[in-house]
Amino acid sequence: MMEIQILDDFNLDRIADSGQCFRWTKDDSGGYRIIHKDKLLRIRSLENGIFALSCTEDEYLRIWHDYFDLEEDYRAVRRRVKQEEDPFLAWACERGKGIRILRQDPWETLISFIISQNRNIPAIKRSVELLCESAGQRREENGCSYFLFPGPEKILSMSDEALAACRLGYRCRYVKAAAADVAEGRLDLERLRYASEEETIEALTGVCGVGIKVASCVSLFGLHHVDAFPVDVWIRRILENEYPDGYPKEKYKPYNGIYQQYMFYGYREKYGRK
DNA sequence: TTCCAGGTGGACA
DNA sequence: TGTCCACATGGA
Repeated sequence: MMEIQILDDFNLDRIADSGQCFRWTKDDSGGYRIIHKDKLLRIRSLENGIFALSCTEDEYLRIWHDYFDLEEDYRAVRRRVKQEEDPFLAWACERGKGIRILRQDPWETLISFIISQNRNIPAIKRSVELLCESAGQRREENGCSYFLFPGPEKILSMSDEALAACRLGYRCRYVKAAAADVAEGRLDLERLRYASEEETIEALTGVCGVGIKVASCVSLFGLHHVDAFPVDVWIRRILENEYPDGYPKEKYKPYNGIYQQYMFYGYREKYGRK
């Protein structure tokens, strides 16, 4: 166990509820259990921006500091939005204050967002967890077991029945297609970290079952291209209702993805799920 | 029970 | 190029 103080925006509940991560589980203490690559972290908010983490300082510095994107100044990103110029976005920033764009594993993000299409968030979490339990490596920690996210070869080796049992529905063949493209080298996710947005979207939409929306989510949440701007049903509503004359994307470069996340969270909080 | 969900591929005009 | 529809499942 260690404690750290985080002075910038950082709200666990809001990140967990922001629709970018599907393997955060709330525990009895009000904290979260997070699985990222081959690590499990328990994290809990104390007071005055202090957080308790179940890892060593070394692991925190090597893994979690980066995962939580703690080098980025999210307050400064929020402050670029002026209430008088864009009252809706200013409202959304305030509402979603504390959200950060996690630096998640691109492969896991790709499969998770393929699974996400045309489903609500609880159903996505359920399928992702079933997939991990079915095909992921089992780990033990303090008598508590958890499963890693399965790699492309492992998913490729799963039977159709086993995949279907993860309740993927018609997305089974998309998940297999993505696994094949990565395993056989047609899609190099690591290379895309440094690719242009145009090239990234083109490469990702080359996978059967990946359209512009899923590709944008992978770009934003898996490759950390923070200007990527996924448009789902919620963002479409926002653009129609709040920006009938057009959304000023140019103005908000290079942080469109972060603002998109504030808007998604705020609108969904206000008009969606109870 | 009904509607809808962090959509996409494919058919058709 | 644009529009329409099926798709599989479960949460609310």
